[in-house]
Amino acid sequence: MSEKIPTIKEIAQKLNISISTVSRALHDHPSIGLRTKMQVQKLAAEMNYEPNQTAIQFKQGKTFTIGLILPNLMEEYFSLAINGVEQVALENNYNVLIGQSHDDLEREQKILDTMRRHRVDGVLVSISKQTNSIGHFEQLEKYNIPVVFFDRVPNVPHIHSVWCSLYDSTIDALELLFKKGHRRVAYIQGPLSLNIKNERLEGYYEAHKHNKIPINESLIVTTDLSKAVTEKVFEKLMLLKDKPTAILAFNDTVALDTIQYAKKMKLKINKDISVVSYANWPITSYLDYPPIASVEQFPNDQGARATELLFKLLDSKSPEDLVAVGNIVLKSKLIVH
Amino acid sequence: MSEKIPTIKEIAQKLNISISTVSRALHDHPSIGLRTKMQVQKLAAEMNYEPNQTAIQFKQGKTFTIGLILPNLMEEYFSLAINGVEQVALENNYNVLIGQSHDDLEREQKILDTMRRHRVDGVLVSISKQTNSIGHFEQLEKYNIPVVFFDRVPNVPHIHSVWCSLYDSTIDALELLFKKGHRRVAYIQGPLSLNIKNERLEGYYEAHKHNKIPINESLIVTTDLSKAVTEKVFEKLMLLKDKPTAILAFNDTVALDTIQYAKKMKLKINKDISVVSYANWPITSYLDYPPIASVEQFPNDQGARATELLFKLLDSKSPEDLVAVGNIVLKSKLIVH
DNA sequence: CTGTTAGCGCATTCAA
DNA sequence: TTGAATGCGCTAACAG
Repeated sequence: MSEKIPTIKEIAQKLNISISTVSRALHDHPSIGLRTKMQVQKLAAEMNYEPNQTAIQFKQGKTFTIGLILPNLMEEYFSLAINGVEQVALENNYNVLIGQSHDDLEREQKILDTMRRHRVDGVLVSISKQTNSIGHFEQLEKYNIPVVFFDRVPNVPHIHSVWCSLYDSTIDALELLFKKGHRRVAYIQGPLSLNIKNERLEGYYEAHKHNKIPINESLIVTTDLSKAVTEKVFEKLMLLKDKPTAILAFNDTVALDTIQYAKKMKLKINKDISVVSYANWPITSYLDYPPIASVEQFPNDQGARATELLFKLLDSKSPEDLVAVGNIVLKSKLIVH
Repeated sequence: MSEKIPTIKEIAQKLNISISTVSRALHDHPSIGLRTKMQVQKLAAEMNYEPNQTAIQFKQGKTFTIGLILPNLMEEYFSLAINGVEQVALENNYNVLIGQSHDDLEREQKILDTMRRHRVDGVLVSISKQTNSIGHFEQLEKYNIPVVFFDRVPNVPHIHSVWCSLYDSTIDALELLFKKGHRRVAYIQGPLSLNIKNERLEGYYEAHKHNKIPINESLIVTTDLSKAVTEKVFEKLMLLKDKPTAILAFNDTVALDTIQYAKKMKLKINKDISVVSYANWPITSYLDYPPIASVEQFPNDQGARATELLFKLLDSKSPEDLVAVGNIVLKSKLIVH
């Protein structure tokens, strides 16, 4: 049933030539006679010859595979990012090994181990919520495996990264709310990982300052992104004497949980409370009351750019020019629904 | 900066023993003296020795990698399936290579080619909408690469498959609607791929028959799952003289598009029109008017079972016992919201 | 233009 | 209990 897989050796034997000639002919090496080349290529096609990748990987010390580590695939956001990565990888004839950290540091490390053992040529990663040190990634560089961080980027020097700036869009979002008359805008922020730049908060402050609206620190609360905690902090917000009329939500997960809970509390969305958010998930278009605006972070682009950067790193032999291409910052955009 | 990666050869040299002894010691081979074994393992640990997977892959003719081909990752349904696959793969120390067909046959074939060249040990696949022949998969078996179909399974003999039966749940869904008084239930079916069993339709017929409710063929319409077509066929349904009071939607995508459009047409959901569906996406819990019920197909389980089946195939040397384990059918469950 | 040879890291067979 | 030798399939340096 299962046929024997042909090798260049057999091609060589059938043609009574040497295996190196076959190898070169198949690679269109200039120093091979046209006649021989044709012969070899014809026979190879007939025999359904296909080079044994594992042999090539072994010989070249390259696997033509990149590892992609994401917090999870359930969030539409990361699924979109994968598309960008896959696209660029495919163009370069690379495969993509995917692993989900599920926002668990230990798991992130384990995935990284598997990938290292698999000798992936490079790694793309959007770090987990728990990741508070990047030692495990730095170790990879020792093995000559470059790492590019994207989207969720640790806030440390000397790394390669691609991320999307949120500062301007955050200001846009708040301006939008202020223009609609809101004066008390709460910010439900995500987990305070020391490793990620906090542009949302910076934008939040700046917008208030610029519009001369005083900051009320009790309007800034924190969730771990779980539904339960989001509901709890939202409830606390609404019990304030000066309760907010609008919410800036860390992302669409938080926004959806907030809106759902607000409805349960019989609040009128867009009347008692308005919500703006980050991520701009396509799925929110199906909601009756989606966030009135959401910051688009172009995950597809981020994935693609990050992958391109990784390939640049793989191509360049000299470590010097690597520093130059290090960091790419994309612009986000406020989408009003 | 980048350290040299140690090999068994170097361990052997430092210890003045042969590489085969080292190899055996690292594998806990019984014929190695305890003393030697300890020495070797100690030094290996100190040197941070790690076997070169690419060499092992080459030597063993195995890559310890399985390929997973899905229509797309955007559907929560498939993301969930991945979790099951990843879980089982990790337990077996296998890696997962993921590819999205984007419901495009050509792309499905291309991905398969890449995976074959990469010499994956086995393939898991949920076929694309367009896939009307499985020649490209059968070809894989020639290379001794087993294929397990799951969820979207072609309706042909002699394959290995894991899928979720929808017949009973479809009947449950219709019984639910009938019990609520509906007598004209439309069925918006998906693309009529000849390759997938049509249990939804069979259940639709049977439920009507059992309840002695006549079938009106004009209530059975077809969408290609695109929003535009779904809207078109729904509109046509609602223009019927005997228009339906309920919809059985092919899946949650169709259900959401239908509900959204119905609202645009000023129809009252759950009054003018009720919807039941398949897939039971978690995200629908955020909707104000989700389908009143949805058939849960346990994608996570399906992925896990399919992967287990694949490993069984990989383990078994004799082709005979492969036939026995061939097909697994799971039960679906109607979840009422 | 083509052939010979070595070697990538490892598991394994054969010999001691 | 250990060592020597072989080969997996391919590329590339070297030799003609």
